[in-house]
Amino acid sequence: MKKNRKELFFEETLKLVVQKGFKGTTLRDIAHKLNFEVANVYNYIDSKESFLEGYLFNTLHEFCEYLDNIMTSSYSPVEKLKFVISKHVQYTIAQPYVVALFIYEWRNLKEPKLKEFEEKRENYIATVNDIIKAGISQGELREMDDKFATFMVMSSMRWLFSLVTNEENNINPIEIEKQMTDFIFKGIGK
Amino acid sequence: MKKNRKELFFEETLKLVVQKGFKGTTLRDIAHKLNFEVANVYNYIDSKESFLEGYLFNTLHEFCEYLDNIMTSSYSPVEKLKFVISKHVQYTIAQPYVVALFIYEWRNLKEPKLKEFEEKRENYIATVNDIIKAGISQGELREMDDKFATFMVMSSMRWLFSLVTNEENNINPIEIEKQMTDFIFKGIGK
DNA sequence: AAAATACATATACAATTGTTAATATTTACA
DNA sequence: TGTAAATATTAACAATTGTATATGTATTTT
Repeated sequence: MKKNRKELFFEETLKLVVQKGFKGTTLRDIAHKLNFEVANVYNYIDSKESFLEGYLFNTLHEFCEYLDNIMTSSYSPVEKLKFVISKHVQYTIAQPYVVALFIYEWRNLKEPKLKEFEEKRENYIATVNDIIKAGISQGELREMDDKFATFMVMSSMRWLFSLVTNEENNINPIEIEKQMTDFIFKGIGK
Repeated sequence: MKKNRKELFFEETLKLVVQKGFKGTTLRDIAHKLNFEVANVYNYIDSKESFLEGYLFNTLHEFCEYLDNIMTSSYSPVEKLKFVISKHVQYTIAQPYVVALFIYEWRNLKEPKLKEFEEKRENYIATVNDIIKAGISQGELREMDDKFATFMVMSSMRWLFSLVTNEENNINPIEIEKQMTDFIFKGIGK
């Protein structure tokens, strides 16, 4: 499969932006990395902002759609939660730089896109909260504050990208998913 | 206790930088928020960079010193880990915006400060890893990959600041610490 | 009251930023 | 081969950036 210039542009730019931050990456940085002149950047993107929007909303939509499918299934709360965790882990391992962008750079969106992003993400978390609340009330999860539990579950999964971007080691997605699930459900205690 | 202009400057600037990002906050933004002209900013700080350095290294040093004291104590691994968690929770609740700066903006440090920061932080994590490794080998913690366990424990604690900055509710530090400890040691399962 | 400190302003500058316009060259395909 | 599409260049722009200088006015301390 030949990798054309456009794919290369997006890959390299994504890495650069993750490394130096959105505001910290200039179009000239990007041009330099790809060995061409500044103006050429506009053969690939309409604006710096649109580059960010593209990745952020694609990712968000993919997660939301997947969660929708989980919610309209007949699985139990714990089973649903395991699907959510699986999705996060698998997506993060497949696209760690996109996730890094998602975590670190969403604040650079401009209105009204910023608000749209925040609302959709808030909606996603609220739905995960619904799963956890159901899990507690049905006795599948231990008694605890459901909002805090949701917050902790999301927090746990958020940083996984840095394990993938930093680690030279081979990553086994199946094993990472197992470890992640074990941690969230059983913790590290005995 | 009267709050002088300098304290006010640092408080407001910190909030602004956390909200808009370090690169996204201009000196003119800061001046505008404090109702004075740009040049006046230099009555409080030597440079934009030094503002960041100050907070970041103060925080890092405080955590490192505390961890040193834990390490030279005779507590068991699990007890040590509980002190680490307690420190993170208490500091985060007391200074959520400083923690947010710590998490989000360290990349804006310039060399050689950037490298110094990364090394010290890496060192901190390595020491926490030592605690967890000891905990596992002494049978206080369940059998698992110690590096991944460390990664997960740190990840869990990292985002707590956003709970404090976003929540209008009253935060009970004692209760949050209990919930955090329970999550890390027992997870959310039954 | 005088002196020192804290807090403010106006003005300027060189560098860097994202973006645009006009145009040239290479590559792929009918 | 010829034509369209992809990829490149050079040059310029208006705006914004962090920072510097020189100076003025309150406020506090002596």
